[in-house]
Amino acid sequence: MADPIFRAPKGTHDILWPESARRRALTAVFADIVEGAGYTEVVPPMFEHVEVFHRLGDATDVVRKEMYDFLDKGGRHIALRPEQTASIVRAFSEHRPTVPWKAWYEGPNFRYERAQKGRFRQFDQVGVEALGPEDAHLDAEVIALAWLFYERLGLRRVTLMLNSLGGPLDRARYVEALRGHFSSDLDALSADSRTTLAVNPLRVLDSRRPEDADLVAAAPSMLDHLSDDAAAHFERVQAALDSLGIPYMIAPRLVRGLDYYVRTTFEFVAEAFDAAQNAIGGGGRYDGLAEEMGAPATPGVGFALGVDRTLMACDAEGVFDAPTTTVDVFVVDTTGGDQALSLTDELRRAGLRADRAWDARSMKAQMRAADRSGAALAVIVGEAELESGMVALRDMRGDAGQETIHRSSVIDTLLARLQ
RNA sequence: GUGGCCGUAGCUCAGUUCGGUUAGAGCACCUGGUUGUGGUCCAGGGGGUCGGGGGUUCAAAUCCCCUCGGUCACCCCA
Repeated sequence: MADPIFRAPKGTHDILWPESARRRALTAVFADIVEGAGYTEVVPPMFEHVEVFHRLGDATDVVRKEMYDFLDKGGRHIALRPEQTASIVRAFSEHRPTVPWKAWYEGPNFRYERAQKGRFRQFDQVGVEALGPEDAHLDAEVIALAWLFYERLGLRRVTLMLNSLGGPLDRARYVEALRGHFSSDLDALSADSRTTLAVNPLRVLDSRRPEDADLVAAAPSMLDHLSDDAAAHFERVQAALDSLGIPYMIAPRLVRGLDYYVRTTFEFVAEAFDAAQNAIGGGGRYDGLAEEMGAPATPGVGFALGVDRTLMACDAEGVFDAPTTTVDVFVVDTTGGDQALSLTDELRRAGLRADRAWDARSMKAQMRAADRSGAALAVIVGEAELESGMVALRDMRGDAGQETIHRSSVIDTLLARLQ
C-alpha cells in the first residue's frame, strides 16, 4: 500500500460515516435514558492535574503505566484522563453541588497501552455517577439504567456480573487472606502473578494464565469476608435487582481495576463476541473517593460503558444498524447548475434534507449520484422542465415512477410525499 | 513492556514455496452503449516507487538483514 505521509497515531483511528452517525445515535439513546432519570450532563476537561488520577490507586496499571501525561508550558504535570469518574468527583469536590447529585457524561479517554481488538489509546465512554445516598437501591438504579440502555440498543446477550468487595476494612482483611493463600504455594504461580501478588493480591484473581487457574479457583471468597453491614448492603442490592427482574451472576472473583471501589462492583460482559475484551461496561461504589478529592465524605456509585466495545457487541448480535443515508431528496440539474443551487437552498430552508450533484455532469452521472446518496426522491430539472416551469419528481426507492409538477409546488409535494 | 501472525491498486486478495516477459482479479470509481434518467447488463478507462532502507544476484513483490506499520494475544482494562 502506498504509505500516506501521515496516519492516525498508534491506537487511534478515524471514525467515518456511517459509523460516526451510529456512535452519535448510541450516545443519544444513552442521554435520553439517563436524563429521563434525573441525571444531568457534566462535561469535565479532558485533562487534569496528574494527582487527580493518582487517587485511582498507585498500584493500578492505569496509574502506573498507562497514564498519558506531560508537562505543559507552565511546568504543570498534566495527564489526559484515563477515565472520567475521577474528574467527575473532582468537579463534585470543587463545586459542592447539593446531594444527591446525579451526573452523566460521554467522551473520550486516553490510556497509553498497546492496542488490540476492543482496546485503543483513545476510547469513548458514556457513564453516570451518583453522589450522596448510601442507599443500596441507588446501586440498583444505576445498574438498571445500564440494563435499560442495552435493551434499547437491542442487545440481548449481556451478562451482569455482580460482586461486593466489602468495606475498606473487609477489603484489607480479604487481601491478607489472599496473600496467605497464594504465598502458601508460590511455586505454583506464574512469574507474572508472583509480581502482581507483591503489589496487589486482589489482581491475581484476574489472571488469565492457565497455570494460575487451579490456585485462583481455590482462593478464598470475598463473600466470606464481608462485614455484617457490607453483607446487608449486598443483600439489598440483590433483592432490588430481583424485584426489577434483572438477572445477574454473583462473581466473587470480580475485581475491578481501580482501587477506589468498595462494596458493590459489577461488570457487563458481552457473550456474543469472542474478543478477549468482552467487558463492555463496569462500575461500582466508591464511598471514599470524594473525601480523597477534598470533599466531605460522600458516598458514590456509578458506571462507565465502553462505546467502542458496545458497538462491537451490537455488530456481533446484528442489532443497532448504521444509517444508510443522510438526505431524503437529491437535486439533479442538467441546465447548468443555477436551478440546483436555488432549489437545494429552498428545500433546505423548508426543513428538507437535500443534496445535489456538482460539476454540471451528465444526466446519467447525476442520477448515479442521486442513487448513491440514498435519497428517496430525486428532483430533476432539464431543459424541458426549465422552459415550462416544471420539475420532474422521481421515486428512487419504490416503483412509483416519475411525475412532472410545477416548480412552485415542489416543496409542498415533497413534504407530503416524505411524510 | 513481551510474544505470534501479517504488510501487493481506494477495499478484499492472488502471485512469494522452486527469483526471470510491460505485476493480476473481484468490488469501487470514471466514460460510453442509451441526444435528458440511477439501481441490472455490456464495452472501454484511470489508479500500484509490491510498507521503507540496505544486501545477495545477470535479474528481487519473491531470498537475507534492519526498520516502520498493522493485527491478535499476554499484562490490564471500556
